[in-house]
Formats: sequence, C-alpha cells, structure tokens
Amino acid sequence: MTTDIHGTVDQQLRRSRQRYTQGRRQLVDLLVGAGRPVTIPELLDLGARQSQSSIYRNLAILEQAGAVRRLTSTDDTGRFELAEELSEHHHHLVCSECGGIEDITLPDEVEEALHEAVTTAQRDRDFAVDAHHLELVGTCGDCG
Amino acid sequence: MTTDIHGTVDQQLRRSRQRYTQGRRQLVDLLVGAGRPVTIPELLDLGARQSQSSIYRNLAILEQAGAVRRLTSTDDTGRFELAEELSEHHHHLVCSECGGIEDITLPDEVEEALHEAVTTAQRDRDFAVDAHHLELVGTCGDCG
DNA sequence: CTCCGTGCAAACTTTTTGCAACGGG
DNA sequence: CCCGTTGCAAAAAGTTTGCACGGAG
Repeated sequence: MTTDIHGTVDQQLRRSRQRYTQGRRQLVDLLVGAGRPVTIPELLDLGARQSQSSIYRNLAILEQAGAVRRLTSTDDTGRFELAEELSEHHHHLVCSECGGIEDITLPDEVEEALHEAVTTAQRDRDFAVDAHHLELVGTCGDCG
Repeated sequence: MTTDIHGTVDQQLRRSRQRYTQGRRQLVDLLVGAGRPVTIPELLDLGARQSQSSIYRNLAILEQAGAVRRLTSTDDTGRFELAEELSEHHHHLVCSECGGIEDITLPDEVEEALHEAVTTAQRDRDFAVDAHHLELVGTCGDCG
C-alpha cells in the first residue's frame, strides 16, 4: 500500500490543534493528483470547491502543520506542493519562460554526494540545514 | 585582477539596446557590495539614490540583459543578485524563519556529480537545462 | 449551544504603469 | 534638440483580513 496520506495529514493537523476539514482534505487530494507544484488559480481550475480566500487560509494552515510547502517560481504567483514527509524526496525542473515546475528525482549516488556536501557546509557556518532542494532551471517542452 | 564587472554589464546592456546609466551602475555596485541576494527595501537602505519604481525598472532591465537574477525566498518580497556570469557559481542557504539568504559554494567533486546528474536528467525529459542551483533550507544564526 | 470554518468584500503589500519633467548624447 | 530615464502618483496583481453566517461537534 502507499503511505496513508490523509491519516498523516490528520495527525499533523491535530498536533497543530487544527481540524482536517472537507476543504483541507480536498486540497490535499488535488495536490496529490497534480504531482507537481500548482498555483491557486490552477487549484480552482482543478475543481476546488471553496473560495480563493479559503484556499489561501487552508493552505497556510496545512503549511504550518507541515503538510504543504509553498514555493515561488519565475512568475510571481505562489505554488504549493505536498511536503516531503508526504511525498518522495524530489527536486524541480523550473521553466524560466512560463514559470512552470515539474518534479524530478535524482540517482541515489548524487543524493549521497549532496547529503555529504550539506553536512560539510553547515560545519563551516552558523546555519542549521533542515533540507536541501535542487532547482534545474531551463526551458520546458511547451516553451522550447 | 578581478573581472571587469562594469565592462561586462555595459556589453550586456548594449546587446539589449539599453544604456548603462548612473542608476543602473549604482545598483550593480550595491549588488556587488552586498554579496548576497537583497530586497528592494534593502537596496534603498543601502543608499540607492533613485525611486523605488526606478529600482524595479532598472533591475528588470538588468535582468533581461542577463546581468541580474531575481529570486524569491520564504518571505514574499523579491530578492536580487548578480547573475552568475558576473559572479562565482554558488548556491544558497535559505533561512525558513526570516527569509534571509546567504551565498555558499560547494566542493568541486559535488559540482561534478551535480553536473553529471543534470546531464542525465535532461536526457530523459523534454526539458533543456540551462543552470542548476541548490537551496539549503534551514535556520540562520540570527534566528537559531 | 458553542466554535470553528467559510464566503464575500474590503484592506494591504508588492510590483507595474501613465504621465510630465529632466538630462545626457 | 530628442529620446530614453526618472519621480510621483495611480493602478494592478496577489494575498490577507474583518465580519457575519452556517455547520460540525
């Protein structure tokens, strides 16, 4: 079976003293279905049955609870994806033309090299690294 | 000698049929001096002698010419840095508390592994990668 | 019955644009 | 002179908030 996403989100929300409402559940479903970071307009297009302001509020709550991550791309509208705790560790292909983002995973050996580099990096700095994330910037198929 | 940044920017702007005005030169100087991505308010604090709207316009022109890169962090105000063509290839430590960003460079062997991974990644996808950029997300010294 | 969550509309923040004045080439 | 650049103020885009209603526990 795949990990029980809704169960995990429910726990995360409880920890934040928040409820797993219909609206929040639906946003999680939409994010799972998208498989890439999406914008608020995209969520509405995908059939989110709630007002724009509720989407913002619910995503903010989900983000605080650790279920969702907010990104920005080259265009300037926020994009949202499931937190890594709920999805696979991955990175992003970012199109500098349209701002679109696709997910990508890297070979294990590269991840290992990265992890090692991260460990070394924080030894030299007064900075506690929680996560790493690689952006490959270029032009997507649609824009190319 | 260090590379002649102003000469290079001048050429880049000419290629875009734009002039290297006082204001643009000053922005480049401020970015060089900062040594990390800065926001518009920070540029004003650092003594930019031009209106906010001119800063936006000039940074947009410099970005189009390839001299400046625009980023966003966890807070939601744009941040600007010199393009890699004018600076050393580097990556970023991003503070999830305050949104601040610091520059960091990686060991050559990691860069090589990354470069190889990038090459492989784009072979499998309809996506032309121009550049890569690693974000190490965590908590900076001030916030920790 | 009590709260929390929601939609709507208004407020706010950041960024972009219109317009008239300025200034370097 | 002339055209690009600037500052100011207004507009636009994205996001957040106030408020009153409605629904879940």
